[in-house]
Amino acid sequence: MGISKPAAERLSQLARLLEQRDAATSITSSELERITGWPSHTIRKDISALSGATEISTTSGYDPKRLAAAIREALGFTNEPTRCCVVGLGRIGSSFLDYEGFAGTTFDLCAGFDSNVNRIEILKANFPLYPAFKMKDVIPRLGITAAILCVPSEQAQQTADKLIESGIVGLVNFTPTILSVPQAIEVENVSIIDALGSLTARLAAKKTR
Amino acid sequence: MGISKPAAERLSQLARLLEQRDAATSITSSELERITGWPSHTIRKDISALSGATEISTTSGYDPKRLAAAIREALGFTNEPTRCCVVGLGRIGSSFLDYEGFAGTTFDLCAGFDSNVNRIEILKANFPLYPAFKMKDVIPRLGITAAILCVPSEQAQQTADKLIESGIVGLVNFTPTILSVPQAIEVENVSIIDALGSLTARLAAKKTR
DNA sequence: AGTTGTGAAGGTATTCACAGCG
DNA sequence: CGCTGTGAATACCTTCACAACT
Repeated sequence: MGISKPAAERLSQLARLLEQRDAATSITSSELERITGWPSHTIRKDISALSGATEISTTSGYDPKRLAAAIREALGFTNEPTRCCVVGLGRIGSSFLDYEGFAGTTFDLCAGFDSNVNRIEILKANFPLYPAFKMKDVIPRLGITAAILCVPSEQAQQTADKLIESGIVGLVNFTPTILSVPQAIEVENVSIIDALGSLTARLAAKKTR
Repeated sequence: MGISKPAAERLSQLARLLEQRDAATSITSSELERITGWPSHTIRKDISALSGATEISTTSGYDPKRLAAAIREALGFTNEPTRCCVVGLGRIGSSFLDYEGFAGTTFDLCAGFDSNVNRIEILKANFPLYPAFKMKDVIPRLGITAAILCVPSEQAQQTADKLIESGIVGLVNFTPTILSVPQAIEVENVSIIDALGSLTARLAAKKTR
């Protein structure tokens, strides 16, 4: 039995939360409810779906470390790391160059691209930066399968097309452009406007309740 | 009857997409299916839930402009604009200072905060930037209700607490920290790791299908 | 023809309620 | 007892199939 999409999202956040905690003291589902706002039975149900894990719960709650590990495994985070690149090194794109959040994940940010050669020379990173025209070379050679798209809105679609030609199968889209891609490709849109939108929608819904 | 959360997310993206199109030529639900990947009947069902709008469809599809307007209205985007601030003006935070994407939305980014006074003086924006200790003053005075949180991870929770004390009811959280907030407050997490996570989860699910 | 719009059916996710365990 | 774990019930969302309209 698989894990449902909403459950996977909750579990992923849960794992992050657990790793931020003191590993020694166990935590109950009701405490997690207080912290996350999700009902405790939903949390327990989500966790019960990971049923391969041993020793994650005691009589007084869950062991944060073991639970986090079990979640990571169930979500496939222990497999071969996914190699990623960031495309477009403007303000948003370049902010990933020194982002520490990738540590301990199975995502390996290992290349950056920008059409402006100047930028590439100025910026520093722990991995190589390339001019945009080298995408078709570099992406297959490094086995990169996912891209973080941070180019200006006008170039979003054409850049996505090139990335897909180069072998990218997953796109995290930071531009406001809605991308049109083949069936086999997956896109995850990250938009501040959408985030604010669903935020205010939920706040509005809360009022009428 | 209200609009479901998943439907609201689709509609919000749909509105963005429609506004990027030629306003003169109408578009059918099947074309939208090709572009977005969502089944045409889901799109039609979503649209039918907005049933207050007039003249949004003809015999050969929808009028992009009218449909976008109807969606915006149904999602509550025509009401009083929501005033927002950005907190933490590092790489990510400062990238919002000149972000054009707010134009035409009901979100009004009207203040920035940072604990580093130097940064405030160096950075330029179309709205005022304040030192962090002025939050309690400025936020109520400008009627700001939502905040975009871009501070370093270690300061996320304490900054969120201060924002809530100052009257913020909605938080878009760009830090990897899971925030603990009162019932009345809404948080929307925006995390590159979560985005990559659900992306790869979907790609993995696709393979086994 | 080709399109939207929608009641009804089907499938998923959440909630409940309680069994089972330490 | 308080906690987790889970079958059963409920609520929700999506899909289907077809009516209605141009």
